[in-house]
Amino acid sequence: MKTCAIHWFRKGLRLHDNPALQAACKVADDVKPVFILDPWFANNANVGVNRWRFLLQTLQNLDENLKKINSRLYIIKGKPADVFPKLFKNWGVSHLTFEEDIEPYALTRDSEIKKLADEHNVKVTSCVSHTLFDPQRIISKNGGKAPLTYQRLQTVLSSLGSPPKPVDSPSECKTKTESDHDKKYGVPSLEDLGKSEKECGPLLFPGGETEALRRLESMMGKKNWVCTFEKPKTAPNSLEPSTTVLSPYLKFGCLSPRMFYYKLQEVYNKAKHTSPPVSLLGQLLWREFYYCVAVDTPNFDKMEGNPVCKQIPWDTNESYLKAWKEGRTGYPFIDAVMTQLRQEGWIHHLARHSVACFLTRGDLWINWEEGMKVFEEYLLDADWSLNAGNWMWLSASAFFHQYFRVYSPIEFGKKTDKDGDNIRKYVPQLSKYPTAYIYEPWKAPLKVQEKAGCIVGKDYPKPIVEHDKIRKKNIERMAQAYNASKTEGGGAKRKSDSSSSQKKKKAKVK
DNA sequence: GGCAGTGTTGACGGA
DNA sequence: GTCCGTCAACACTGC
Repeated sequence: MKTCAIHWFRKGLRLHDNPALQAACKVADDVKPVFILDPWFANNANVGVNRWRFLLQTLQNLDENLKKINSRLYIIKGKPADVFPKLFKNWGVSHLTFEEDIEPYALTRDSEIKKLADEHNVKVTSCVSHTLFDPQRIISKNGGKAPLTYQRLQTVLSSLGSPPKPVDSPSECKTKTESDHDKKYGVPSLEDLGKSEKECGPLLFPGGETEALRRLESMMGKKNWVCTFEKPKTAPNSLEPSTTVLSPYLKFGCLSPRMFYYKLQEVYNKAKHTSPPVSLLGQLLWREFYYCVAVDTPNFDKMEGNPVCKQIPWDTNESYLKAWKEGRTGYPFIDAVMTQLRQEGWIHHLARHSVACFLTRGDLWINWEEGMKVFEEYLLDADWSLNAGNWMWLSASAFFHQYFRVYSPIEFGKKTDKDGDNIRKYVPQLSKYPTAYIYEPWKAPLKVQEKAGCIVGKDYPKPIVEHDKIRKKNIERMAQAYNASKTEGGGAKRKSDSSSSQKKKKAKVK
């Protein structure tokens, strides 16, 4: 009897290390690789045009790679809950496979689909392949709760041994296609989704598994660079990226984290190398860290009702938020980073630190959730767990608590870009400014401003806040918020850690 | 159980 | 130019 299996692509947009796809290929003699595209999503999701382009390129590449193993990708328009019952019936489906996804909306969606599959006598197989380990396994090994520090995660991981080895790409994936496949199931263009190529920035990081593997090989080829890599020492504002830029590929699953892990081990095995948390492996473990906390924490992407998140009385200030988002704060370093983000969809990790600190506890005192939403829209690598987790880190709302360490929007960038070349590129109004004033154009004498062809207050904004003053004020506000969370018992605080810390702080309050 | 030490990536002012 | 103390946190580990 012939069997038909659907492999449902969501993330995990690759053939290599895709255990769920492999399972489908093994069990069925007609495998339908499906990606469901909800047209509603194109207009309503918080996804910028650069990330749409990345996704469509990735799907195009996936289809091409599937062709090489006698298969095709089926793009189906609709909502999963509407689409699947029809597919189950029309194709006579007996098996459904997919990669597990821990994001809350995905968990809800998947449990609904599992129920539908059950009703249609379709057997469901799901596999963990988006992270090195199954986050639930780490959590149970840690006594049923997620590790809340990196160190703790490392301790738990050391008891788990190496992550599973990546599985091979299927050598064949038999799919019975129809002659009008392209018309019915082809990958849409940006224009089909109501977007335009013209809105996109320069194509610096094309989507797709093929490009992901090429990029991985090229990075791993720089053996000395890999072995000496220390994240804090890489430059946030170099004109060429100082890190791997593999994050967009990991986000969509064009690249398997386990593939990355084992390629890294091959390089490490032959030489002395740096270690987590600063090494390249360390970066992969940070990803694992945030996935674990995210899956174990209710309301992880919100301040309220989030047990790991400090409750801080942020201000609402639409005009500050808009100025930050659009790169009009009057601080050239901040504005350059935000412009690069909007135009290109990728900025260095430390650049993210700088602008996140500026928006929240450093200068503008705006809730980290607002910044998270802006990153979610523009970043090619926008990843729910990592995005929320890093915003809490930077705003000293969770994981990191030394709120008196405030990034300077003037001094920080100078360390790695003395001449302000990055500013000259992304804030071209300032390109003719003398180096002495490039980070603080408002300090330039009027004559210098005129000569550079850019008057501050007219052609480029004055600083929206005075950093030196606001920084001190905000540190005080943070101290107050921290104090309040102690005396109130932290509101949504975890039960387990309230007893010991409670006593100490009572003594300290007065 | 209590206490001391420690942790991915700051800035500033004075010696 | 470099080094060092200040600003004054929390969660977890190890003794």
